[in-house]
Amino acid sequence: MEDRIKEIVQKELAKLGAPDVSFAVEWPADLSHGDYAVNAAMAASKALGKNPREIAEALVPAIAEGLGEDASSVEIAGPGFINITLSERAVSARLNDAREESWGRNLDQDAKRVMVEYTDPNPFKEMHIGHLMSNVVGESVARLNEYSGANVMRANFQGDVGPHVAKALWALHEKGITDPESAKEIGDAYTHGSQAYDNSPKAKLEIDIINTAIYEGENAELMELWRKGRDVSLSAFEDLYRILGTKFEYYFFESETAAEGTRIVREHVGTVFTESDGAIIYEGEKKGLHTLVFITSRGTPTYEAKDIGLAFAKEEVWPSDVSIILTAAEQIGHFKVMLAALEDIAPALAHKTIHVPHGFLRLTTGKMSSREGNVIPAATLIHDVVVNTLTRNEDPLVAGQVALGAIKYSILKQSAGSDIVFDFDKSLSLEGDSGPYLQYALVRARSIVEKSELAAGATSEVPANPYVLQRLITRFPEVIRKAQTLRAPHVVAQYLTQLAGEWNSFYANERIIGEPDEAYKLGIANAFIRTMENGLWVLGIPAPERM
RNA sequence: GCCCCUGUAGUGAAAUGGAUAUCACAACAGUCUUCGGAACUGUCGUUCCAGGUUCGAAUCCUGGCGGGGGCACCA
Repeated sequence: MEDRIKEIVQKELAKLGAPDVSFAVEWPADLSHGDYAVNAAMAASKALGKNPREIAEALVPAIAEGLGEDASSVEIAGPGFINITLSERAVSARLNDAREESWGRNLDQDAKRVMVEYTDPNPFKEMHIGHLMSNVVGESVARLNEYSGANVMRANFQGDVGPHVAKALWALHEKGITDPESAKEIGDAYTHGSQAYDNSPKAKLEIDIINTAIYEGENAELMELWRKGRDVSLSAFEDLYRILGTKFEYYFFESETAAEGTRIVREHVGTVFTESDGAIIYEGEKKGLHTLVFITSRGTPTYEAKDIGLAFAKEEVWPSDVSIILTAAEQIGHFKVMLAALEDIAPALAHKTIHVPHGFLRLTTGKMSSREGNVIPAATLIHDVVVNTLTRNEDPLVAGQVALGAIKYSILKQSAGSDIVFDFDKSLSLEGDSGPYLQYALVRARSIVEKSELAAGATSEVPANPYVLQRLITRFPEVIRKAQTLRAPHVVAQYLTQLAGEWNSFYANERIIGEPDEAYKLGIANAFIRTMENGLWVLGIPAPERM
């Protein structure tokens, strides 16, 4: 439809003597302005030396004629917009597609191989709500890619070696714990070790030694504790992934990429990297960036070297066309330098890697830091919200779905780049602009459809003009496309909220069952259900049967 | 000091350079002979400051003020 309008206007502008003017066919924010708006008259005003409304008047008849019965009105508005409203016939025709399960999907990235890395929690620390943010955004970005036909693999990169591990192990050893039992016990040990590292020179020395020893892996007793602690952490993570609805195909560990990363970096000393004070560094200044250490003077690889190793490891297990990495925005600088270095080593690898930063969840009480021990563990948050939703749902399964919907929506409703200030009491509303609002609208619509006793294939009265709800539903495929290209799940979340609101109004104002137009309205309800189901799937929000 | 991000009703957010800047929460006032009230309808209230570009600026440019992040051996 957009292309059709564009073609007609283009042709008409050429006749008027302005063939090169670029203009847009856009959606008016307000549906009362119509389904499409064309700004060609304003855009051509200068070239033609006429005022916009005059040009618009010349364009309107051609558009009206070209669209024929598909348009119910073509009008000039405001400074010179041409507003086009579709007819019932055109809207219903487009809504037919919503009967298909594939409604909203496209093939923009057909068969492309896309690896998405996200969540990235670190064993020996508890998974906190920051990782939750990465997981929720990452899962949705993965699904958006799947919705455009891509072949998607989910990857998770976890830091099972490094100073944080040494700190945790040091503290466990200090407390005489040889068989850690829970992720919390280990997380607490990390916090304790971390504080000791900052406050006690003796502890610092011991932890540094442990850190190096872990990389070497020759101290049997130490490695035994390392293995046990790692297993406990990882299995706690798996419990959370199950709850969150994420399934990773590939797990990468720093203990695996460290050696390869170190080897690659050392191989390129003198060409890409340089030595300085015993450390191996990349001088980012040559590309307008800053210098970072890749291998420390003690010989241990930093995060940057491990990430170089990771890029190669990914390529080895599953060569991709695009490699997306989601992390908190604070890592933007590190990725720039790491990718600059990688570009010097393996340009193709660097060029297909896209770093997608997301903001972090901040507490009203200040920045969260597991070093300080003032974090909210992901498990605690989920638990607390479930307790809250249980007051309204007897069925624990439903309570879980609603709780997850509330949490995920609160993260996905805003653009992923900026921080979310997390107020424990306010952020997880179950009403209004919230996950449960979407779920509830869906549940009610399903309930109506179930209740209807109309025979399949029944027909009924057709209104002269389509409902706003129908017109909104037809936008779904374009909304998905926009979200895909921007890698922005919030576009979908915002749309679904508008859609649910429109459904709720429809539901409140229009009786459905037993009316002469029952079949027609049930068609709308079904289109709404399909759209909401598919939209929620893209967000990774569960769709309860009842609530 | 240098680099990056950011500033929108009381609060949290949205807005490919477009129309009267949306949405939710809060506050206030309403709706029900309920196809499920986690709902619906209405009222109130917003673009940090100063210039500039443009037919048109929350959006782009310059300067200022405020907030956040990063800047060699953490991840």
